[in-house]
Amino acid sequence: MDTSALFHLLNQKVRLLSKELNEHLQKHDLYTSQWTILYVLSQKGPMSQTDIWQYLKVEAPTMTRTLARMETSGWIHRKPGKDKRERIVVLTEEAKEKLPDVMKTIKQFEQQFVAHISNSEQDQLYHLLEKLGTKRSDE
Amino acid sequence: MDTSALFHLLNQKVRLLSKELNEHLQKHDLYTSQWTILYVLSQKGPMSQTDIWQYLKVEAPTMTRTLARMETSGWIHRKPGKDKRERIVVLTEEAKEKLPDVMKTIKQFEQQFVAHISNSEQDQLYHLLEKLGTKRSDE
DNA sequence: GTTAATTATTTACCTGGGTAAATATCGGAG
DNA sequence: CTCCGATATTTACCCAGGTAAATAATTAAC
Repeated sequence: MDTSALFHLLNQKVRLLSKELNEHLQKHDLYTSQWTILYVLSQKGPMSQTDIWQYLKVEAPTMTRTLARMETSGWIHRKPGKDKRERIVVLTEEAKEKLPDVMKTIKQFEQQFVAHISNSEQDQLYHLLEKLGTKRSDE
Repeated sequence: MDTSALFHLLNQKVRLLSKELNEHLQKHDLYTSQWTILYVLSQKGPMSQTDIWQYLKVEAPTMTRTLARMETSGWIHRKPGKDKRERIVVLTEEAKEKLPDVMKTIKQFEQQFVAHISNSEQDQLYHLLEKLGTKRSDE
C-alpha cells in the first residue's frame, strides 16, 4: 500500500481544484478562500471573526488578513459588536446582489470537476475523507 | 448530493495533513513541500529544475524559491548543466545521510493519518481521487 | 552569420496557510 | 476598586502556491 502516493495525489488534486476555481472566480474579482467566507456568511448571517475562523478551522491571523482584503474590495463590512473587542462581519449590499451570479459560476465548475464520478462515488469519497486524520472524529 | 461539502472537506483534510506533517518535520528542519522535492530526488537522482516542477505539477517560480531555501539550509546543491541555462539539482551528502531518519518520521506520520481506514479503502480513495478534475486523465 | 523564436530560470508581486507576540477589552477574585 | 487571567483581534514574519514579465542562453530561419 503506497500511502505516500495517496497523499501526493491528494495534494495535487486539491491544488488543482483551488487553482482552477480561482481562474473561474477571476471574473467576479474573487478568490476561492474568499468565496468560502462569503458562502458561510450567506448561510449563517452576520458572525464575529472568531466565529468564522473557528468554523472554517483556520487560524485567526489568516482570517484577519483575508477579511481586510474583502472589506477593501467591497464584499464585506466589519461593524463593532456589543463587546468592544469583537468585530461582526456582514455582507455588503453589493455582495448580496452579486452572490447568485457567483453561485452559478461555482456550481458549474463543481459539476465539471466531479463529472467523471457518480453521486454514490461522491458519497463514498466523502466518507473516506472523513476517516482521514490523526484526531478522533468526534472532537 | 452536496458537492460543495465534499470540496470543503477535501480542502480541510489536505490543510490539516500538511499542517500536521510540518509539525512532525520541524525536528528535521524541513517542510512538507521540501520533503516532496527531496523524495523525488532520492528516487530519480539529479534532475534539472524544469524536470522537477513539471513532475510535481507546480509552476517554475515556486520551484526556484523553494530550491533556493533548500540550498541555503544545506539539503541540495544546484550545479550547472551542459546547457548553460539549466541548473541540475543534486542532494548534498548531509541530505543523503539524514534521509533515512526523515523517512522514518514520514512513514510513522502517514500511518497515523490513515489509521482509521483499511488498505482496500486507501485503494478506493486513490482511485476516486484520480477521477476528480476537469482534464482527461490521459494527458 | 545575424536575427527571431524558444527554453530555463529568475524577479516582482499577489493570495493564503502558519506561528509568536503585541494590543485592547472583558470579567472575576480579592 | 484593582489586578490578573482570559478573550478578540492584530502585527510581524515565516513558507508555499500562483501570474506576468525580465534575463540569459540555445536553436532555428533566413
